[in-house]
Amino acid sequence: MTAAGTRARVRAELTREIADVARRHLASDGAAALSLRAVARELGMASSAVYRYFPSRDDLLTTLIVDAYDALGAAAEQAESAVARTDLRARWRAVCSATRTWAVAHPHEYALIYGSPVPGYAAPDTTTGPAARVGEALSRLIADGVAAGTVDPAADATGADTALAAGLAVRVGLPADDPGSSLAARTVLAWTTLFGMISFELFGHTHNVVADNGRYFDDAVERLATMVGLP
Amino acid sequence: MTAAGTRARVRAELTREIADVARRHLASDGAAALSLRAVARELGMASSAVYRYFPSRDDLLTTLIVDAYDALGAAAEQAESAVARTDLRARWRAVCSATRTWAVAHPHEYALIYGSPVPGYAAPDTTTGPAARVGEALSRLIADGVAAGTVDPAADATGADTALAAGLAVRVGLPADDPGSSLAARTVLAWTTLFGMISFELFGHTHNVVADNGRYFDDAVERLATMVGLP
DNA sequence: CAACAATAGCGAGCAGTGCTCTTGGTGCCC
DNA sequence: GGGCACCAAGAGCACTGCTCGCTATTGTTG
Repeated sequence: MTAAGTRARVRAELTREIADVARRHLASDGAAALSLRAVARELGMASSAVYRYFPSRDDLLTTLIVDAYDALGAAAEQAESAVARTDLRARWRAVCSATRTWAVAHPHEYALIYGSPVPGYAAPDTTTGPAARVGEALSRLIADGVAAGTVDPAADATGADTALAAGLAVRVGLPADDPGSSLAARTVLAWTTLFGMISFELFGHTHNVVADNGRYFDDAVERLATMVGLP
Repeated sequence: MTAAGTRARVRAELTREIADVARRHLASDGAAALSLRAVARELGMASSAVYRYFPSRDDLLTTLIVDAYDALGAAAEQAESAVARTDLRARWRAVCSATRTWAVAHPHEYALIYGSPVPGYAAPDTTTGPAARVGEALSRLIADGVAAGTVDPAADATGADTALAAGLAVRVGLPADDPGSSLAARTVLAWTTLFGMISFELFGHTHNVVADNGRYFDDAVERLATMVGLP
């Protein structure tokens, strides 16, 4: 007997293969056009056989969603790790730019995770972790700034942090003791704006509004960095 | 003969009726679940008969898209007109809040216009006008501030406006003569953030992040107002 | 090593979709 | 009133997700 069971191994292999083909279809045609039968056809198997591996089309999509979140998170983290850890603004830029670059390169995967959610679809817990990676990268870098004393956690004290989820600040390493703080809220807002810009660009809302999306984006990223208090 | 032809009148009537039923289906089940056949069934007609009024499902959706943009725009404009014209910040708040309120009340319609676009779908020109209404309301109010001398068009001169579409500033009434200006770019950014926040809220991305979406939103709206230079 | 049972794959089939085409009727305009 | 444009209907095509019963393989265990 091969360790962990031979059967389980080939099963995992085929599961991965199905997901790979599905991801290719998603990338070229979009989530709405992703057909289980088409995937099965390409793999040379009956459509009913696929259901041994994914109970439903939604389950297949969930896998692709998790993969997309992970790919995006990895791209952002890798870009960030390539710049000096002490240069906060450079890290900020790296994360933001890498996010946009990944999104532009994978528009359908991006739309899958940041576009309209599927009607009857509730994101399972497996997606929440990967989904948080970019936001956490952003928070971490600001937390580093606070620790180093270059980011003032008491600036712009509107008390907006109290509107955030309990324990969020602690979870991402931001100071949570000052009830007047707005640092976490400003971070969340910057994170929101980051994806808002990318969504608007990819979904066509900047048509006839922004001519040079890259330059507009870079300018905004600097502005956001300033808003969260980066030196 | 009744003016404009009796036939044309009942045709227009039935066209509107189909759209109404479709809008109800959209509102309750989402765009993905909108079925031409189901609409036809509810109207007691054969599915093929609907094609006399809408050449395809996409055309029906386009109508709903235009209607949604118009409904949102009307809601924003009406809210704005209810406050004093000279109180720019109040007008800003009114437009932003009304936009969010409408979106929360019509999540599926909102998702239709600000979610992931349909794969093979290109927005026809008829949508661009209605789509611009909220953005134009925002710009108009800032332009009023510039005209009144309460908004400084030369603040934060990063020159970001040059990345925008040619003629945009003129189109929305913002000053366009200063090449160093970033006023239009900041306005576009605020507009982007507004919809980014609403999308994140409606699409579930603020789960475990923001506890009180309304308060968080209101705080952000003030911050955006300040960013665009409103007194 | 052989019998067993778990499992993979298949094909037919159901209910639904968008869309087309033909066929027959009905209301409108000259 | 006659002719004609328009309109509704129904059948049908190609596709979808998903289920079910069957067969055959194949890893595992007595």
